[in-house]
Formats: sequence, structure tokens, C-alpha cells
Amino acid sequence: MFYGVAALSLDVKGRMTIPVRYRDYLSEDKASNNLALVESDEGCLLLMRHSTWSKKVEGLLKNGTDIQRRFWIGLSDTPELDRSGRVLINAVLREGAAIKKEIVLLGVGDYLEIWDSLMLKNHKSSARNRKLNIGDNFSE
Amino acid sequence: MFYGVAALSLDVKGRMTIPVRYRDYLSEDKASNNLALVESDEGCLLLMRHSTWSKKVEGLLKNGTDIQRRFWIGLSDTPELDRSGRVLINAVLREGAAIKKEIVLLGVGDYLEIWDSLMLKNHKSSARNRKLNIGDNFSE
DNA sequence: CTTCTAAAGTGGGTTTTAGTGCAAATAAGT
DNA sequence: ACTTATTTGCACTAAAACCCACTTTAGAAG
Repeated sequence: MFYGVAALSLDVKGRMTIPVRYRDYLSEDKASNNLALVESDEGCLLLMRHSTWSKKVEGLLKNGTDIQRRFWIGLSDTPELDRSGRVLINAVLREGAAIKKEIVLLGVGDYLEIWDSLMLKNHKSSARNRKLNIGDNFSE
Repeated sequence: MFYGVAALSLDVKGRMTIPVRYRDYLSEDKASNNLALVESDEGCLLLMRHSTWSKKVEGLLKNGTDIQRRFWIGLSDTPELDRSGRVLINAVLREGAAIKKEIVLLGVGDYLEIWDSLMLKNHKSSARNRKLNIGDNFSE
């Protein structure tokens, strides 16, 4: 499982170094090193194990909506982890999530969220303004 | 249980010394010394036992909303108490709560709140302005 | 159809920075 | 004044950022 936060940056070619603590879990298959990257409709990208993605895709091919398939299958890529632990973030997806250079990576269970740092800041303040009271019901 | 207030400061690397009276309760598991730190949507950070956090996370993985998971699982860290009783406050979370150097630590039951001293000052005066009458129903 | 060029992608090595631990110094409490 | 708590400074390590050179791809021009 993924959890926790990290600040990272993209290099000039749009690659990002995955924090060491995530690498093993992320690329479970040592042979291919394949991962999956999809564009979320919340303003970030989702990075996950290839198997997590392919299971989701299988489900959507049976029971998904057009728009779900468009995001999960269409707006996706299957990059690999290079020997230095880096992943190339596809240029179209990068653009789609307004990702420039400064990145925040969030581990959220089955996937990692890749946020442009400014986008995340906006997202957080809009969450605050909507008064979601995320911290309420602490002992739930 | 945590209660009471303390003024503290961060060192140049962003670490904070936990007051001795909290240390034992905070890191119940002597083996790992793991704690949990999450970003609240109120402008402070919450520091708690690892077990308190992981119970909350378990619940959210089953029944939570995306945004709750994003805050509790994503915008979190599981630092440990070092041998000098210090905790490193993750740089992203530090930034998120506008924490610079002067800190106020509040014990609020199951968790500790970490406030930048200026932020707490603002929070208090906005609470006053909203006339929340915090002191009412004293004997309730 | 082939060659040239530009852009995108890949790989590796070096530098920088963040994190960690230790220990000295200061401050606070008894 | 002595003890205990917290802050500060420094040295060491490991991770990530950066830099540069090489390869591949795609497109344009002859």
C-alpha cells in the first residue's frame, strides 16, 4: 500500500525519480518494470502497478461508461522504471495535469497521485473553503 | 491522553523535540517508535500514535471519500521519534501548515496539534470574531 | 527512397541537498 | 547549584536533482 507525501521535481526531459520506499512495491514484476499512469479528472495523475491498472481496465471493458474508458484506457501510459528509479511522465498527460517542475507525490492506498505543487495548493484551499471538515469524526 | 500547551521550536532541519511528558504515550511501540503526522484542513498538523492513525486509515479505505483519503493517507507521514526525542516534520506538511520555526503544541485528546505560532494567533482571533462562544455550556 | 536534422527519450556519473545521529551548549525547573 | 529538558551546531550518509552524452524516432528536403 502507498501512503505519505513527498516533494519531487521533474528533470528537463520530464522524468521523475520515484522515492526508494515505493520502488519495490510499484514495479512488482522485475522482468518488465512496467507501471501505469492515468489522468484523473481531479487535476492530478495516478501512478500505479501495472496489474492494478489492468484489472481496472478489464472491469471497465465489461461494465464501464464511455467516459471512464476514455480516461482509464485512453488517457493512460505504461511507462517503466529505469535503472535509476526514474519514470518518464508522458507529455500529453503532463500537460493535462498542468505539471511543470515542482511535484508533490501522494500515496493514497492503491495508487500514487502526482500533483503539480500549485494545483495541489489550490485543491487544498478549495477543500477548506467547501468546509469538508476532513478532520471531524476523528474516532470514526 | 494528550492535554495542555507547550511552546517549542524547530531546528534548521525541521525537527521538533517532543516534550518528555508526551513521549511514552506517543510512541507506544518501543520497537518501531513510529508515529503519524497528518495535515488538518484547519491550518495545523496532527501528530498522534501510529495505531490511532492506522485505525482511522483502515476505516477510510473501506468507507471514506476520495478527499478524506487524500488528506489522511496522502497528506501524511509516519516519522519516528529519534533517541533524543525528536521528530522530523515532513517538509511538504510543514509548508502546508505554514510552519516556520516557532511552534505551539496543543494536546487535544487523541492527538497533538502542531501550530505555527502566528497561525494559531490568527485562528484564535478568527474564532473570537465568529463568536463561537467556546466558553458556553461550561458544565455540559 | 534516402539522408539530414531536430526533438524526444535513455543512460550514467557527479553534485547538491535533505535527513540522521551525536554531542556541546543553553535554558528551565527543583 | 544541580538536574533534567530543549536548542543548537557539526559531521556523515543516502537520496534525489542535475548535467551531459548517446540513441532513437519522426519529419522535412533533396
